[in-house]
Amino acid sequence: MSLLSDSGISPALLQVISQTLSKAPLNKEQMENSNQLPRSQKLVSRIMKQPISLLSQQKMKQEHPDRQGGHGRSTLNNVKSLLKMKLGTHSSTEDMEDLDGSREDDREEYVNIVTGSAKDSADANVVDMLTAIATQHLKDSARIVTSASQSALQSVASSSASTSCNTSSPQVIICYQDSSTNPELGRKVYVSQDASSILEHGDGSQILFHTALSSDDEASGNMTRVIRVSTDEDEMTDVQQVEVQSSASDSMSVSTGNHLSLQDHNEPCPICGDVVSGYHYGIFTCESCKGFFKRTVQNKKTFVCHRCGECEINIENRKRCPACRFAKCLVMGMKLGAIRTDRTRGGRSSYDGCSSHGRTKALIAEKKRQRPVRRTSESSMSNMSVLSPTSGASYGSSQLVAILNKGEGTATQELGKAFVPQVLTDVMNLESLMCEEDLPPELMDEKFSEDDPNLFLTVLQLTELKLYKIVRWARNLPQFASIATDDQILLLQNCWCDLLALNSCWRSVHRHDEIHIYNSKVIDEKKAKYLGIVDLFMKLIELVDHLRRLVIDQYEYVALKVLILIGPDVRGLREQKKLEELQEKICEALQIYTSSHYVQSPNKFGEMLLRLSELSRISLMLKDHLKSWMPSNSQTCGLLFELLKGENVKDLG
DNA sequence: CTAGCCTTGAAA
DNA sequence: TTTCAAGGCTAG
Repeated sequence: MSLLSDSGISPALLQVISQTLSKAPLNKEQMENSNQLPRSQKLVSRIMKQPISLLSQQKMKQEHPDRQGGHGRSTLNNVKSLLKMKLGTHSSTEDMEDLDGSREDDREEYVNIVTGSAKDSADANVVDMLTAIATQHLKDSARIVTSASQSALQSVASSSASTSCNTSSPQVIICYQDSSTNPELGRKVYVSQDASSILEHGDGSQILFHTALSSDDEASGNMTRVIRVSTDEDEMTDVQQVEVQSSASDSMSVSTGNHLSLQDHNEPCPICGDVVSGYHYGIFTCESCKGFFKRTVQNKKTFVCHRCGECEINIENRKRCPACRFAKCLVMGMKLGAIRTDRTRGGRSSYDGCSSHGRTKALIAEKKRQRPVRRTSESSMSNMSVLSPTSGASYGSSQLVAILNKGEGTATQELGKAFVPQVLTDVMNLESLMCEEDLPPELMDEKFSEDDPNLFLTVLQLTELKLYKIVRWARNLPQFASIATDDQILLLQNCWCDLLALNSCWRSVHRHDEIHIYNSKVIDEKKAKYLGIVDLFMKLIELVDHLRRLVIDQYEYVALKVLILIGPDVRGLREQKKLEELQEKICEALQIYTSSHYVQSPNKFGEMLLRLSELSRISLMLKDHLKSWMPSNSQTCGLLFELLKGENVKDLG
């Protein structure tokens, strides 16, 4: 954390963040070109390569062909505000204007995503999720209103009416593929926007999730979620009326059972009704829909329906509206993840649910479940064209959430289920090395006393003790142990203070205005004053607040620790490349984990990493304070002394 | 851009 | 060796 970019975040970490988020590695030529740019611009241009910005750029061009640049204008000097926007942290109007002065003119292009008041945790989860998704993926064009009152909703509704008078208010379709089952596939996000009146139909946005949660989840291979947002507050709160339906796989299990051969599969293509040619991208489809899906995904196409997304798709008119055809492909269960990013040919698909093996597994799982389809009111199904022709099921239009393809349980139970990558499990297993139950007897007496003249010394001793544990923890980390000893020393010298600070903050999350030092020993503002570290104390409290708000859990915490430890920015490292790869790996695991909590959503990942920049500043302050205390007792605090002096730490065990 | 046919190659 | 689900090619 010693080498910080203008934004306060280490350049390598910034790169990893943007790479992990966009998952569009630069090719050789791009690399060479980008090496000629100054570092900060390189980062900006790379961050700007994210699919969403490209999409909004394209949209801008379409709608304002005379306007140059738009979001692509990357002569930004404020990397941080850009990153904030990209990562979905709170974007203020100033941030927006930093990026694009013409923002004001574009206001009428905003998409209104109106989420309702959250009366209980189930509502809150869905509202959080919608907000997070929308913030993450539609921030360029979305205005998110989380409203608790009918009047606020009304005002949004009326403003949307005034801003979109001749075109109807927008419908949003987000197709979102998570990379958790197959990290190599990376992450793809497809967004298309379409006009459909919130006010006229009572339904606003339709957010379509296509995702795989976890590899050990039987049904994970085939999850499509349709989330509908209504402006009607009464309907908004009706979250418990979750409609759970299956799509293609469900209807298939009924009609074909376990006989999976093509001959036995006489059903027409679920998308257009043509003759099925085989199992493509997760479901049985015809050759044309297979090709259409492939082209659409590979070429990253976005379509707009000019008929409010209500087009019926059949063999005759399937060419007419690609937007609705693609939406139907997804709703019927075609998997974005089955499209190979590397375009390799041949072989069986490794994507779970696409191989015949996976199919059988999925069908057996589906059969086992034998769950009834819960239906809600069928009174209004007019504006949902993507119905399953085989299941005969319908989506009630007045519900907040309709979830497809999943088994028992409420939406939020499923949404809260996280997938823990193995890397994180391994790191978590080392946490026992950080236990604080082993205080030496002389330090055992419960709390710091108010006016202990030895407070400095005690804090120093405890800090040193904790440092030994941090070093031991690091040495036992497989990722850390695999690098050269010289590098290990350099890394530890670079980040020991950050790790100390993060540890204290993390352990203070459940405290109020107290900073954890060791075991039951904490520092409050009064003691901080006594120690002369009020500024540091306040900064720590601030960071604790952020951690608390983000609801950082233990897996996220350990991942952050490892990211801090193996930062490749330190000067003089031998195996910098290797460290970059390691950091990327952890970043990816962390993102998979955070985004597998739908509720927390991907923007949590971004903000967590942003907080590391705060941490690095706190760490510098902490280092200074420790330094000023050291001379009083440098004998006792050997390891601390060595680290502060920057000498090679011999004892790494 | 569509859709039918062809080629490929890992898994069964 | 066979199968089959990927990607590729190309006439329309």
